[in-house]
Amino acid sequence: MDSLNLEEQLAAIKRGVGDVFPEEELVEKLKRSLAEKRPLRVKLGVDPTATDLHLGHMVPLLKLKTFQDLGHQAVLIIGDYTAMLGDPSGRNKARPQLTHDQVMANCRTYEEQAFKILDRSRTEVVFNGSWFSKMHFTDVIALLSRMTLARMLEREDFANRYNNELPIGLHELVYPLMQGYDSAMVRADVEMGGMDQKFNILVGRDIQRELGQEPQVGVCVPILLGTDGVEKMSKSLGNYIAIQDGPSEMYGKTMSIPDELMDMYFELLTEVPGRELEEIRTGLAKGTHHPRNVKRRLAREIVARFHGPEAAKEAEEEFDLVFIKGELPEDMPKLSLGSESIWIVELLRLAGFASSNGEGRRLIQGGGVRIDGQQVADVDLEWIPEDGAVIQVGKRRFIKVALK
RNA sequence: GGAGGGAUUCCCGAGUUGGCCAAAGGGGGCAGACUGUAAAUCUGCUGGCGAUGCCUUCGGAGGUUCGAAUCCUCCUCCCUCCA
Repeated sequence: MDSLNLEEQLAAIKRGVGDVFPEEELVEKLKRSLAEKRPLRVKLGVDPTATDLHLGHMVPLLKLKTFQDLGHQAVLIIGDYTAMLGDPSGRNKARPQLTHDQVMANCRTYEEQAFKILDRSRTEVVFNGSWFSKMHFTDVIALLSRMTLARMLEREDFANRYNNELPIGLHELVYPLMQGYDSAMVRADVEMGGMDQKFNILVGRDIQRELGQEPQVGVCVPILLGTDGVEKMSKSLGNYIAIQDGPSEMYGKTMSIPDELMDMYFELLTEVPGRELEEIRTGLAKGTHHPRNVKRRLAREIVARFHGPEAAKEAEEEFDLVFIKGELPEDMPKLSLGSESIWIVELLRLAGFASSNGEGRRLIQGGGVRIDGQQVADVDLEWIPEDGAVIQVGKRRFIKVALK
């Protein structure tokens, strides 16, 4: 794996990358690394602010994995202290502050999901609390004195907030310094991050320089857009594909992304070689590739990455069955009922398809409810449960009735 | 510390001469048609309740009134300007 030459390494690193700065320094570092047979220390800092990760979180991790596969040393920094502040990058308001306990509680699931991608045995994991918790206020002042307000206000997010008269918490100004300090503490050669991390990574270079270290090189990956194709992928917007989604769910969500997003997803989330991607692009442009089939390939690649090839194949078969052939899925959740009649709206609630009677009513009135393929028109329907009957809501929600 | 502005339903945002307000409009979401579970487009729905009515909602607590998102008092939070 470490036998790759400079050009091959560079190509692998730059695939799907948004920005490398400065690139000449990366080349220098790689050359030296090859000559001295000394792996580069590649840092990625993550703040365990959430418990369930999605594909957007995976993009930098996948790039870190690339470095790892090239024989470099992955350094994963768990930002137990930085998470308490919340990274202001790209934000139009301050993040909620978490307590250290909350952060530590998130850590376990975070790592678990991150190591679906990274090779745990070859990853150095460090908590930044291991140095921040020991700092004195005098140390903090020394750190703060390395930054000026003017520089902070060069940042678009802060500048916007400032100009729009939105609040900027002082603690938020500290964040980039902490992240930069992390780089110095682990003597990073390279720091990975999303495009929104550019400023923070540059601060890291400054701090390293001031502490007499060679500055790190920044490698920024693009921000993954969510399934709506407009906003960045995020849990709060609901446009995400979770790492913990099952194969069918993950496959289906991928199929539902806008076509324009396919290229980005292929590049950032799969290992399909660049040459092949080029062929897919021209095929789509010329109309020789059907977009749907290209997307199926994409969905397969993604599911295979997190659940294995076998699961990907099964997910595809089920998808084809349900949505292309219009048949019922093989595995449906079961709902056990007694044999006495039940009000249809009540049934929808029991099945979890509606959270209130009102919502159930609306689904029926909107024509979205079917029993064994028959549209339900009557809101007051009293239905006598039949064993094996299939209740369907919309195109993708099914449940099978089982009599007690 | 002083002066002023504001808090509305998932979000943004109307509504403040008290009733016609479960509250305009937009966004988002859900469902239907069309399709490739894509996009675009069109249509309907979008507080709760087995429900021609009842209940809860317009930052919080009280009050005025037959009746308050709208008026009064106090409180909380946020923003701006001056220091």
